[in-house]
Amino acid sequence: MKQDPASNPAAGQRPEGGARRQILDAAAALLRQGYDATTTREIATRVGIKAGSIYHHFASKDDIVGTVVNEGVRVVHEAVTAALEALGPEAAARQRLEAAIKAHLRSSLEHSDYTSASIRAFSFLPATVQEGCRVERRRYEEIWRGLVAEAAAAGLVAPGVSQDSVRLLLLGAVNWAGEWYRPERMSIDEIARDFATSILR
Amino acid sequence: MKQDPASNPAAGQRPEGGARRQILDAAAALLRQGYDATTTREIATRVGIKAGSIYHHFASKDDIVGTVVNEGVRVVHEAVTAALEALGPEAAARQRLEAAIKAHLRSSLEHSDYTSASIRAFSFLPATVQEGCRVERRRYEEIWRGLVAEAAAAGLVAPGVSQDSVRLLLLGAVNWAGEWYRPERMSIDEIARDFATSILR
DNA sequence: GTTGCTACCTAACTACCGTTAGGGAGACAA
DNA sequence: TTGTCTCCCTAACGGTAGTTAGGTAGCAAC
Repeated sequence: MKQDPASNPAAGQRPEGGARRQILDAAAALLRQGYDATTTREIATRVGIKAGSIYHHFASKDDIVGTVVNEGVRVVHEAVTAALEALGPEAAARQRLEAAIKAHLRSSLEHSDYTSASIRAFSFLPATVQEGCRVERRRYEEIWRGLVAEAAAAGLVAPGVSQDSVRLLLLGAVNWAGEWYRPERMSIDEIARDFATSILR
Repeated sequence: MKQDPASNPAAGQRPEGGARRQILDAAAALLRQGYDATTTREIATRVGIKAGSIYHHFASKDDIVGTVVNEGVRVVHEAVTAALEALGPEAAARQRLEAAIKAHLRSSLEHSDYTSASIRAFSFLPATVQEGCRVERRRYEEIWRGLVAEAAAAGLVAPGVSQDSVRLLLLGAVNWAGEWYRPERMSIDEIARDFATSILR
């Protein structure tokens, strides 16, 4: 039986765009509230199927979670890369860093449950899942290493401060933003501008 | 029966300093890995008692967790306050901010499982537990509000940048430090100096 | 019209969670 | 000796987790 929508009013209608995608979407939204809050039964409910049916699309919960987290990194990576390319190759280091901050914040705070889940939940994930996205995360980190190096070369970094410190200061601040950000208090553009201005001189 | 230590070799010996304190210590250590990783049974095992016995000392798991989180904030609050008082009242804003960063980092990364648990796990806690320590957290936040205001008054903050942005940038960076800090890579003193130098001019 | 595939459901399994009722051993007081 | 208090244990309760075996409806191919 293909399931009568009317018999499942709470869950809404059938999966329209791939059940696999719907499962990932639901998992990403749940994962923002933690790994254990992300139950297979709640994912299934939100998609409009039963818990057991998930295993037709994924091998395990950790398979889903790993996919979500990896996609979260990929999304923010692409957002930052696109923002930098939009600036053109002759943009100043100052503008490039601010654009990267803005793109990162937008991805994590506005656009993508995948990215915010990836940032918030990562360190509480099972070690096996963490291992599965170390590569992607390392790759993304390289962008920031490059941006800070550019800024340092342009003399925008305080003298005597290591580039590692600057990168970790900046990434820590933007990754923590999910803990306090409220759209009505300060816009993402303002935050990005203030953060960049504070760190560069 | 007062429990024969030899019959429980894995758990080690009896609670020496108050069972209540031992329960809180175990819970704090576990809470660093998340709220759901903090099971009453694992707490009991580490203390060397059985799960049911916990309820002789605490009303519920959330009672324990709430106590741990509150104590975590209290510990870092006292550490920062003590560091500032040790500097004396005539210290420059620059030194005061760096000392506060150092004390916060030491508390969270070296001294106190309570503080690191409080920082890492807070946003994944049940709402009722969160409510129970909003006051203490707000009180601690005030210290940083004051330090940033001092720095701004001394002209150490970049022009055009709101004090809120500076505080959130800084607190985000130090709170996120638990995610990457490895004692062999960079000392806490170095981190504190670099963070303060980066943000102040 | 049989076969086979996809997508889903039902109904369970084991494991573990927070919590509780009730009991027992030791210490101390009367 | 008796009673009471503290601290802990045993044994379970109900609930929920991830997962799985087996079944079924629809559909397309041959």
